[in-house]
Amino acid sequence: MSAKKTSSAPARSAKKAAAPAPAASTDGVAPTDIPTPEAPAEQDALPLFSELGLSEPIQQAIDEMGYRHPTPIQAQAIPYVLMGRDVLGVAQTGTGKTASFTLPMLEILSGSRARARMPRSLILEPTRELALQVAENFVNYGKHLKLTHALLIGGESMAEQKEVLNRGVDVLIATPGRLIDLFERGGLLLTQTRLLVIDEADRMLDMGFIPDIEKIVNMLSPLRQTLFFSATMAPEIRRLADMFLNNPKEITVSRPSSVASTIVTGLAIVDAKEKRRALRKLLRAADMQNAIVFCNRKRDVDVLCKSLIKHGFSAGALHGDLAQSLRFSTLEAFKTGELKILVCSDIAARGIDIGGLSHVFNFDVPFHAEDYVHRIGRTGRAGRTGHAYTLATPDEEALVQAIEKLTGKPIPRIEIPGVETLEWSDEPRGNGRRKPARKGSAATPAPQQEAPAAPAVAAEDATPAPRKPRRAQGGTAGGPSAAPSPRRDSGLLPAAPDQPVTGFGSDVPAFMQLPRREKSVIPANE
DNA sequence: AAAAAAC
Repeated sequence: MSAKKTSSAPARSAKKAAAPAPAASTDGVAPTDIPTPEAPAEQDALPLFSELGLSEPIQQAIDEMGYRHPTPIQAQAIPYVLMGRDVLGVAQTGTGKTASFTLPMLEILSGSRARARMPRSLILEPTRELALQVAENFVNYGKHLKLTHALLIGGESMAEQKEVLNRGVDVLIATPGRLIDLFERGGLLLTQTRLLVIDEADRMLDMGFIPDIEKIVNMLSPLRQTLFFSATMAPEIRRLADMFLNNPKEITVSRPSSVASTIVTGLAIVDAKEKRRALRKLLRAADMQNAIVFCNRKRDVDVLCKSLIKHGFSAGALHGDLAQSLRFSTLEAFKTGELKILVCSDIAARGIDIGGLSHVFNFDVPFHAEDYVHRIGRTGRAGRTGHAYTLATPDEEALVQAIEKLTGKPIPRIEIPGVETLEWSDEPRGNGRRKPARKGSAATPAPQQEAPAAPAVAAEDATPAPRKPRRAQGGTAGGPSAAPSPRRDSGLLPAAPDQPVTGFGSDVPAFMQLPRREKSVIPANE
């Protein structure tokens, strides 16, 4: 293609030897957007990156990262982007979406240089973490090019960002709030921005960003190329696409609200007060590399994270109330494996791409069924088996039903050894009583999927804990009732030595025997 | 109901 220096061997600055080793996701840096470097047998049939029309420096970076075959969205989108067409991509993260725009953007931009305060391209992301992830993508694939990029996000010094902009950037990666702020202060000109990416449009919509996006789009020249990505194509999204795009090439690579078949799921109904203990059992039982634990509330993220740390787990918290520097450093520590468990709000439910994530736990049933799909979609990537287990309380039947309706399949019920399994309460909500709990919940006795009832141990009929009257918690035990203040950590169950998880001794579920690196995730504490 | 995003 165009004339670029075929950098002989520029700083392989990456911390890891940039060897051709295909170690895709152990890398942690999450360019895992591009799955499966080497497909064993049938790879002849697959397209190659080298056929996509990317020039040498970019191809070299791809090679060095060990990727040979583009994913479907990459194979389909890249040629059109290079042609200058608008693209409407319906794809979720994990399908290789990010690289499907970063790679051709690098190609297009590599022809010329940036001018002061006039970014040549703009990428809009709904969260700061996603913005960072895209920036990493540019670092990885652009390492043999001399292009510059800047991250324009809230929570960090504006002075610094301004300075970078003043020097001129090729790629500006931004969250809407800060971008508009800076624009209104006159620190930014978008008149020369001819390439616009609107990523995660459905999420932008959910988050109420659309007016901001419209405002931003109006700052740009109509003579621009626009790439628009969304995980779903609801009518509202379609309307937006019609508004922003010009004769787009439409590419769809995944159906919305589908649960990847590589994810083994399970759900346990337990008392609210037992959740932390139940989670610990699951964390210890599972032979996992790393896990994300989702909570519905920021406050609960903090409480749970502290609790886990207190119990000897390697855990960190992530939600929007934490300082930006902490957010990034926690995420980085998790990606590098320094932290094994990331406890977070829905900030990380979508888009965040962490290579080789083995487990997702829903400490709370998400309020919206689609969020369930997004959350558990963090695992089971790139053809690898992932595990997603959910803890529900007896009054959450409706939420679970909504999920099962959306995904079209029931979540197999599991039991957790040593933790009492309850049933759905008849009462709509929070109203005391429940059906007399029976063991071996009739709810969904026979897992209809291939043995997903992994951590369940049917034999565990000896569930010790005598049934306590649920909801008796009102006064004591730090009941969730009042307590708006961060609940004291001592609300934890006394560190009564959890009984060793039984049931894995003689009957180890098949998925746990899959080859994984043998480091044990969790300090076998206590 | 909750979460995210600007100062």
